Amino acid sequence: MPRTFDPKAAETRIYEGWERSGAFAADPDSPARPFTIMIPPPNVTGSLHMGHALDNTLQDILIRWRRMQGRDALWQPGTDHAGIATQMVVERLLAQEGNQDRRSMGREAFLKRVWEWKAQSGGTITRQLRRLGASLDWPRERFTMDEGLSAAVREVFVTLYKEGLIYRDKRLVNWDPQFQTAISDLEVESREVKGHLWHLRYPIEGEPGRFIVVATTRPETMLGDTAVAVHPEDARYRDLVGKRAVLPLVGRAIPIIADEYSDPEKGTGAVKITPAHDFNDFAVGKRHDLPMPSVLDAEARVMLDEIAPEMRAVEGVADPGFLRGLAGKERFAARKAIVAELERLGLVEKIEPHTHQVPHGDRSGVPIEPRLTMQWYADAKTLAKPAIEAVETGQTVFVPRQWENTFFAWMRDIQPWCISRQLWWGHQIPAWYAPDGEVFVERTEEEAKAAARAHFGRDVPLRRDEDVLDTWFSSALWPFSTLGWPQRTKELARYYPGDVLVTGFDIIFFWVARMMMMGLHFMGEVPFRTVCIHGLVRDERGQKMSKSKGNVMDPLELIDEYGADALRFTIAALAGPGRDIKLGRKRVEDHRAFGTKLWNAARFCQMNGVRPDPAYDPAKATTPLARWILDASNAAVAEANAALEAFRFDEYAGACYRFVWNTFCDWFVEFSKPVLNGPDGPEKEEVRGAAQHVLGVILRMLHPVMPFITEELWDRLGYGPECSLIRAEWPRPVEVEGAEEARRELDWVVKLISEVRAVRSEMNVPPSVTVPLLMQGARSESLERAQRWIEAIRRLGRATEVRALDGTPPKGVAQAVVEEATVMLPLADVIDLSAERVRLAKERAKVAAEAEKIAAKLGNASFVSRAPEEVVEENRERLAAAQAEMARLDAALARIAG
RNA sequence: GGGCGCGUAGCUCAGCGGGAGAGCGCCCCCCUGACACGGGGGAGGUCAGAGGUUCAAUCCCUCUCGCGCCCA
Repeated sequence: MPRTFDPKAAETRIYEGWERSGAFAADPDSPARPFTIMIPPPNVTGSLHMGHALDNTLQDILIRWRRMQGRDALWQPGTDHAGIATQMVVERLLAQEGNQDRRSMGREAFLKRVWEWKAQSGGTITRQLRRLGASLDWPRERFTMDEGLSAAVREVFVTLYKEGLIYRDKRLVNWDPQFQTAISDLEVESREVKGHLWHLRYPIEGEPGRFIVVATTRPETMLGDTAVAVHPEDARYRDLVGKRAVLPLVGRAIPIIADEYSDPEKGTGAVKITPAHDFNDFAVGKRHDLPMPSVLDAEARVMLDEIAPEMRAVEGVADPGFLRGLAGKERFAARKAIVAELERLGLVEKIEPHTHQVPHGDRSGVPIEPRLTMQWYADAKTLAKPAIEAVETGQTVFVPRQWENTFFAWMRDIQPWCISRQLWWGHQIPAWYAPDGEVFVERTEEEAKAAARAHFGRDVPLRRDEDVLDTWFSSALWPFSTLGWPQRTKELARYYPGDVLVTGFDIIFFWVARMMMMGLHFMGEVPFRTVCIHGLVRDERGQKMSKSKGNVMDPLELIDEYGADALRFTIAALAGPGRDIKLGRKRVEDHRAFGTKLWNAARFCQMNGVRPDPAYDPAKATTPLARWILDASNAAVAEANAALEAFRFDEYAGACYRFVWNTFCDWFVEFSKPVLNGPDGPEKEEVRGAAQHVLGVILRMLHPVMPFITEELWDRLGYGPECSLIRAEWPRPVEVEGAEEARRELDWVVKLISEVRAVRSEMNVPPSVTVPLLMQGARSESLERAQRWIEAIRRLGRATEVRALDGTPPKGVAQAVVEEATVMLPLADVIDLSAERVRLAKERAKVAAEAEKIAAKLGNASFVSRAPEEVVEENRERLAAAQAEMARLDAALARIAG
């Protein structure tokens, strides 16, 4: 075996071996209990980033662990069609190729082109997930635009429509002028923008020279103003309420109304109302029954159609000629022109710098334009109720628990969900319109025709709604649409509801909440029992990774450099509950060392004739060393199980790390050396037996987090056929006789060696100097132990022998206290006695401080009377031990007193 | 403004009512026949601050300060 594991040489071969053998496959016919995880489907346009690496590493750990425990594990793979993102990618491609754009090529040709793109480039992320080692059941891969999933979408849409839970409505939507589509509230992010507050004078009708001054951040929308609002209590404007103002530039008279929306503290206290271009104004408009003309088109350019009839010339206030010149002007250019014209007319009172929050499209990055359009909505309020209840009653539990608050906060205040998008790539809405506007929502065009015939008594030409559905609409069905719903497949019966959903907190609203709503509505049951929420991956300084900051780390590059196992182990080790992960290259490099450590421990075993032996029976172990390591491996597996059950990936990684490195390598391997190098016989056989057994446990225990290196070792060492570890049985505790006694013995040996090492090191004794260990005051049990472990003590403690000291100690000894005994190292020639005195005095001071603390506690009457008896007793014992140690240290000091 | 979370060794973090922990970094020693991606040893902390509850508080409660995130 080489000195280090070579991930490059092994990973692809092993992954392909697993995949080829069907090791990832769920088996719906198996008698085993299922365990289901639905992958959060990545965008088909996506490529693997650190967030994916985190999310999928955690899922893979869980799925591999449960699979080894014998569960029928399904990890459902797939991608979503990412409406806007994909359409954007393909449009950009068309532009690069110098092809005609989407509109001129037409819907059908464009969609054909998208599918071609998908066939060519859509598989990127699924290939990359393989590099990570993700054991997804690939033959079951689904895509939200697949025929089956599309049928599910149609079924859901039609059903909800007929139940009155989907409807059309004309209201303000978040309109993305770049993509020219509506988007949902969640796809809007507010960004701080430095702008201005313009104070504009609106002349009062019939009172020349009198104005009401409104303050606005968006002067260009004034063309659509239909009122000026003031607060009902605002004395400054009381006499103006009920009068009318002349809308500058347009010339239309608009009412001055009283509405509490107007904040007397803000701006001038008077606010212009543009119902078709602002959400708050829209509400005011509704309350006061105001007209709602739109003055910007789909591209956010000035549009005069809806105000044209009311444009009139007013001397010094409005000039229709100017307005006509604005038509078609982009919104920000229009703003400039309008402000300039108002200034020319002397209608700008002042301009203040003003910083405010402006909604932006999260994908396009341009300011959102609220726009009054007819869209499809889902009645989220109604759908949310059962979902809220399911979490309240614990049918679905969030880990960590506090995320439930986030979920509740959103769900209890949920708004109608705008589900239509003015895109081509996506599920086209199954709604057909008759010439008179009557709508027929059906699963197919034939059914729509039939419905229309039934309605009109004759055939009428139908036009299908051109819009598609929000991508999240189909993602919301993922937990059951991927299993074949609406067909009653055996997969559906078996794998729904899923066990765990693993995802980031940023996706609770977008996806978790919507899956809950749809799952409960259509399946009558929650889609998953546990939602495991993890944090974000940040750079090593805690900054969010972003292209513009240039601090993104590419998981594939890290895998190339350090191996997938190193990356995975790092992620797991750092994945504290719900906490963000600060990741740097160094972290990955450090954890690679752990893999190398394991590799070399295995190499040591192999070099020393340790071979897998299925016939080995741990219950028959007789030597303390074998019993001790078997017992410790039981404990390690128990820790791993407890950690994984609690989704504590960090603790799982920690348990593995400590057992492999600090127990198996640091001590077991070292203790085994004298035996393995010694004569053949039952003792050697037993050590070999225990070693092969425990190494087998280690490989299995570590496999979920480090699948490649463990599989490689499993195969090389002959624990099973190639690529069989993935399906090996998860370790179960073994019966170990005399474990308690073995633990006491080994703990003692470890302590003795550690003390001796510490003394030598602190006294700067060179390793070449070996001395006898003289035990003073040792019980015979200790002396016997020392003899049993003499080889290890010689080796690890640089000792020549261990013997009892009767009579007076030699001059010039270094001393250490190990329980009841004082260990003396005759080092007169080597050590500086005054340094040794300082060392011992320091040691004594430490123990004395400890003793003092405990004594104070025990001296407190109320402690003794009120604390639980076992706590008091424990403290008494600790005090006694500390005092005894102090006495021995005092004696040691006295012995070498100047 | 409302809500959530976080301030523990130089750094990253665990612990969350009864003895302050890990990894990395740092200092010293060592290429000892698994491993220098290694081995051995060591230094380093009024557990953000102030009150309170308790026999006992890093841990529970209140407030203050600092940092982050989400929602408006």
